[in-house]
Formats: sequence, C-alpha cells, structure tokens
Amino acid sequence: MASLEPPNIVVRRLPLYLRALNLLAAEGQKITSSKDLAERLGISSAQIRKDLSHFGEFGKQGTGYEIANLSDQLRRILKLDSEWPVILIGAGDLGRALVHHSALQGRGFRIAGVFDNSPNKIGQRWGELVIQDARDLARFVRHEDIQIGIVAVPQEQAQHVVNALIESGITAILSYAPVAISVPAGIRIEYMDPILHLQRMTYYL
Amino acid sequence: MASLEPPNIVVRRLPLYLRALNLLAAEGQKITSSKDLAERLGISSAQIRKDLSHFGEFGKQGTGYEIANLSDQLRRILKLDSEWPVILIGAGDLGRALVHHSALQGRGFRIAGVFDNSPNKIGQRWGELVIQDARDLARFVRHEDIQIGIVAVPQEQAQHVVNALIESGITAILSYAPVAISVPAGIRIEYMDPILHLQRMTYYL
DNA sequence: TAGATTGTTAATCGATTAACAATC
DNA sequence: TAGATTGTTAATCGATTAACAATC
Repeated sequence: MASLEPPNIVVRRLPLYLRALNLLAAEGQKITSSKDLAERLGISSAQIRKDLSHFGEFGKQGTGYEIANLSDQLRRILKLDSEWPVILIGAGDLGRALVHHSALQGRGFRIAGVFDNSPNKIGQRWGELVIQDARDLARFVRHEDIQIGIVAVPQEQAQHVVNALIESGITAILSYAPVAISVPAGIRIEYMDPILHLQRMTYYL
Repeated sequence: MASLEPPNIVVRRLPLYLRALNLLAAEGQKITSSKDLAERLGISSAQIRKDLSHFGEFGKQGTGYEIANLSDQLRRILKLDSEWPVILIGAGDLGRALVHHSALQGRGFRIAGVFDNSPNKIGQRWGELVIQDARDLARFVRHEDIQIGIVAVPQEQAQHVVNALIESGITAILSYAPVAISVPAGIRIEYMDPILHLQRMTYYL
C-alpha cells in the first residue's frame, strides 16, 4: 500500500531498479521477479518488494512483475515519463563528454543549453548546441522553464555558479566540483566525484 | 577506541571528511571541531565523533582537531598516504576529461596508463601518456603492479573489460558504464552514473 | 491442483543521536 | 578557573530481513 512519505533511501534505489529493468528488457525478457532482480543487484528480494510496496502493488503472486509495466510505473513515480530539459554550465572536457556521449538521451533528460564564461568558448557549436554566454543563463532558465542544472566548472567557481543557478530558479543541481556546496532548504544537490569513489575502495586494498 | 571492523558506511564517509579538511586547510584554518565540520557537511557532530572513534582518538577536549593532523590520519587510514597508480580503459571524451583535468593528482591517485582497442586511438599522445593497445593491458598491470582500474568504455563492452581487468589482477574498479556489473567476491567496484543522480532528484521536483 | 511469488507483518539488526563525564 | 569540546555510553530511531498468508 502506498504510504505518505517514502523514505529517501528507498527513492534513491528506484533508479537502480529502473536501470536493471531496462537491461532485462534489452535482453528480451518480459517477466521478472523480486528474486531475479535481487540477484542481479546484489540485494535481498524482500527489500525490493518492500521498497515497491511504498508506491503500490505492481506484481502478481506466483508470477512476478511484467517488466514493461513495472518500468513504466517506476518512470511515472520518478517523474521520468516526460523528458526534463537540463542546462549545463561549463563547456570543458567534462561537459563535452556529457553532451557528446549523450548518455542522457532516453533516460529522462535532454541538454537544452550549454553555458560558459570564456570568450573562446562562447559561440562554439557542439552538435546542435551553441555554447552561450553564462550571463544569459538566468534569462534562458526562466524562458525555457528549466529546473535542473549540471555544474561542470572549476572547483573555485562552483559555489558562485550554483548561487547564480538558484537565483535564476533552478531547484535541482548535479555538481561535478569536488567540494561541498551550500544550498538553501528546498534545493536538491547531488555530487559526482570520481576521487571520492576511489578513496572509498583503497581502505580495503 | 579503534574497534576491529569499522562499518562500511563509516569508511565511506571518511573521504568526505578528508575533502572538507582539505578545503579548510586551503582557507588557512588550523583547527576545527566536530561541530564546525558537521555544519559544513550537513550531518551531526555526534556522527563525526563516533565515526572517527572507530579509528582512534584524534582530538583534544575543549579545542577540537588539528586540521593537518586529522587530515594526515585520515589519509593514513584510507591508505592514501602514497599515490596509487591507476589504469584507465577507454580513451573517449570521458577518459580525456579524467586525464586532462587531472583531478586525481594530489588526492592519492595517478593515471599510470591509458588503454583503448581502437586503432585510431592507439599511439595517440595525451600529455605524457601514450594510448596503449588494450591487448597489452594484462602485461602492464602485472609489470607495474596496478590494483585499480577505471572503466570508461561503451556500456556493451563494460562487463567484458571488467572481466579482463580482474583476470589481470586488478581488485578495485571504478566503472562509468551505467549497468550493474557482476564481479567475484573480493573485488570492489564503484559506479559513476550521472543519470542515476539526476533520477534521484526528479521525484522531489 | 501444486508451485511460485507477491505484499505485508513482526522481529531483528544496525545506525544515529542525545547526553555527559572527562579533560584540555 | 570557566568554557568548550572530546570520546563514549545508552537510548532512540529507522532500515532490513525473515516469515507467511494470500493468491495467481
């Protein structure tokens, strides 16, 4: 039964389930079970059933889950059933990898604009995108009603850029800068820092 | 008092503390407290003290922690006091961003080799590195005694590459491929997937 | 039907927090 | 000394797991 406030830790696992389901679908599977998913993800089947139960009943006793259906449901729950336009700030290597590689396509996001403050970069074409002047950021965000920003600027500029994003109306931020950034309540921020992940493994080597 | 097996969840937070300490040091601070760190990291001061207590006593009542000392201690605990050589597999945009940006320098790691399987890429220079043939990977890993690998290849090749890495002796892997990879017990793997992070925020928008 | 798997409850497990004596 | 902050204990809180009736 869907309760009122699913714990954040549960919400954070849903994208993992969705990713596994996508993979199963790509393999041509139609049906899966909590046991099957659990093995693939390395967690317990009880946890998967419990997690899903916060949002509804998606399975069938004796059979399991229809992959296409569960996938749709998760996308709906995570609000990924339509594409979110995202802006990218920082047209460096990292930004290029994101745009070029285009891993965002098909998973709920689309890069709608790229911004930089370097005169060398502004005006350059990246595929269908033209790098824009960071000073035009707020206007773009408001006009296109963007809610999500990706920050791929040097560490020293990160807090400043985040402030500007929030000022312009952005409410969710993914930062590649390896520093804790302070944001007001109501703004969500996630971090990407490869070093952090590497440093989490060396203890065990 | 240092207990026998600190929980993994505690070990995973240590790099965050280290990062905050680095920042404080860069600001010219000499001393900090669990309260100060807690505010900066958005967690409780009790948690920081409890976490540190798994590894020893690093503070002084009434004063707090000497930043340089605590930083050294954490680096020692995490085995980051000497530089780990790392190999990178996949010389695409993402790989270039990692090498070029060189964010690894000074945080305990150094890219010792870059590998790719494309004839177009092999032989290219990236700064001081020359992209090597992926077939020479095992030899390099053994000869240079590398323990850590970063996988930045297309999704479809990720499992295959990881298998080869493990075969050659790598025991810790950072994967940029957005798929769960299966590894035998004793091998550690961490994932970098920006979409996952974005998908964890949309629920709340 | 018999077998399988769900959704849910209750028990267990583990992590976080509050509180405080020790002490710098 | 008085004030501040540690390290640690015990209490609280929350998450995970085991178990099973329901049922496809």
